[in-house]
Amino acid sequence: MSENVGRWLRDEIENAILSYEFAPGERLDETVLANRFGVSRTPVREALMQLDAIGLIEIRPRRGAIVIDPGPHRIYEMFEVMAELEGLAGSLAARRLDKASRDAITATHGRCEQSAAAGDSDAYYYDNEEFHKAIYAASRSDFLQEQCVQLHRRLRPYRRLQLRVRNRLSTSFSEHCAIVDAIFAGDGDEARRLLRTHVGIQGERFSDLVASMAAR
Amino acid sequence: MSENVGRWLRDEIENAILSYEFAPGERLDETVLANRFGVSRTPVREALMQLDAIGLIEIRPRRGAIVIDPGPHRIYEMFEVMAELEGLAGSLAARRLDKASRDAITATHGRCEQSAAAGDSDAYYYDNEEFHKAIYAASRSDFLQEQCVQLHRRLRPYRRLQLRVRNRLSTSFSEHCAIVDAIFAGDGDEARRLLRTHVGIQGERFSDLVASMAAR
DNA sequence: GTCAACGTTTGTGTATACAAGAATGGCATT
DNA sequence: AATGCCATTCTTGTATACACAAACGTTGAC
Repeated sequence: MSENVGRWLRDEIENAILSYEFAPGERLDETVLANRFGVSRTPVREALMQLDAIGLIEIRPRRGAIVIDPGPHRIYEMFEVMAELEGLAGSLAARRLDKASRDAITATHGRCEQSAAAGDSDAYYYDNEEFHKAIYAASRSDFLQEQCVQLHRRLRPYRRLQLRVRNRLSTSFSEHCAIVDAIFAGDGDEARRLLRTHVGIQGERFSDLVASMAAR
Repeated sequence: MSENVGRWLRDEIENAILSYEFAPGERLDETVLANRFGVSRTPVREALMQLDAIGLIEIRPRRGAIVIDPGPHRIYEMFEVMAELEGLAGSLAARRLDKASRDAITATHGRCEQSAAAGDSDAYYYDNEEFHKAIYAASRSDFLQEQCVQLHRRLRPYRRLQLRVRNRLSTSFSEHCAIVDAIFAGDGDEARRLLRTHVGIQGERFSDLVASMAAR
């Protein structure tokens, strides 16, 4: 319970939303949440305010908070921006690579290889996230890194669905290999291009994604 | 006073921070703010929470809120990301341009021309912002547009300083012309490249910017 | 004289109470 | 029977009060 109740609640509710425990469109009642978590309404409101600022929920004056339903089109737009930011991170990483970052990328890349070989989709999902985060960090741009992590977090549930698609695991890993090669070779433009398409594939295969979502 | 006091306060304090009324590093006392705006502490706290989520201030548990000092390096990083996002917006605008967006770009571009010709730096500053926003809107990506507007807002004070630099006005406008040409020609790659450098110039001329900031 | 410890003060964190607005349901009227 | 208006109730928005933690100052001891 991270220091103060408000932030803890924010994370708690955020996770609940991202894991669809609170469905899009659902109304979040402050009193109900307060009872559920055993706190008063004040920290609940603070948490909701922050989630509103992040864009996960919408607070309509005097009418309560509802979980935002991004909708397929908006999700596509978010992937589009994510691809661009990751591309930038890759290009910077290639130019600025130092030993620590290189080691971090190698390590996470290795873990991805193992998960992919084992066909363990859940493990790969986690390792993949670490791999991408290693690239963000390697960009040596704190601000870019923060933006990437935040957007990555919001897109997390959709990425997860995406990985369930057949053959995506091995395809994803081979794309990782090419990305690592480009970054280690110091080829910023190539790293940018590869990462953009790697992330963008989520968009190209968008019909699969929509189908997976509808299936739930 | 937009509907509820919390949001009004958020905007109010945000403006105060962006206009340096509250200096970076300054501690924001909840009680003082509450008295100043004639409200209780509760909405003040809500406003501070939101500003923390946006990244303008930092709330350290039990130690209050301080205005974040981005520092030259971080500002540079923000311009770097801004350049990337604007580039994407330009490239999408070129591909997806419709009549309404085209008209909006033409209109704002025209106003920039007048301000630049008149040498009116303050007017150009405003018209320039509208011009860029017209491009964001033309991208037809709501999410990208929101991200751009938000980041633009945070960089606003630095852009303003930038425009004071000699000759920047006419240089900026001629770059605008090339950008408009590329977008209207449907050349997404060229629009992206031009916008990236247009915004990035703020970074290249970074020493000027730092000097201007130090001068305050 | 200096350092440490304890107490006071100031300010954040949480809870609760109160007020105002919106939604819903019932009753009356057409 | 249907529609419109009014009242009640529920929920949000704001204020205030209380509790706890941290920082600073003062005092005492070494």
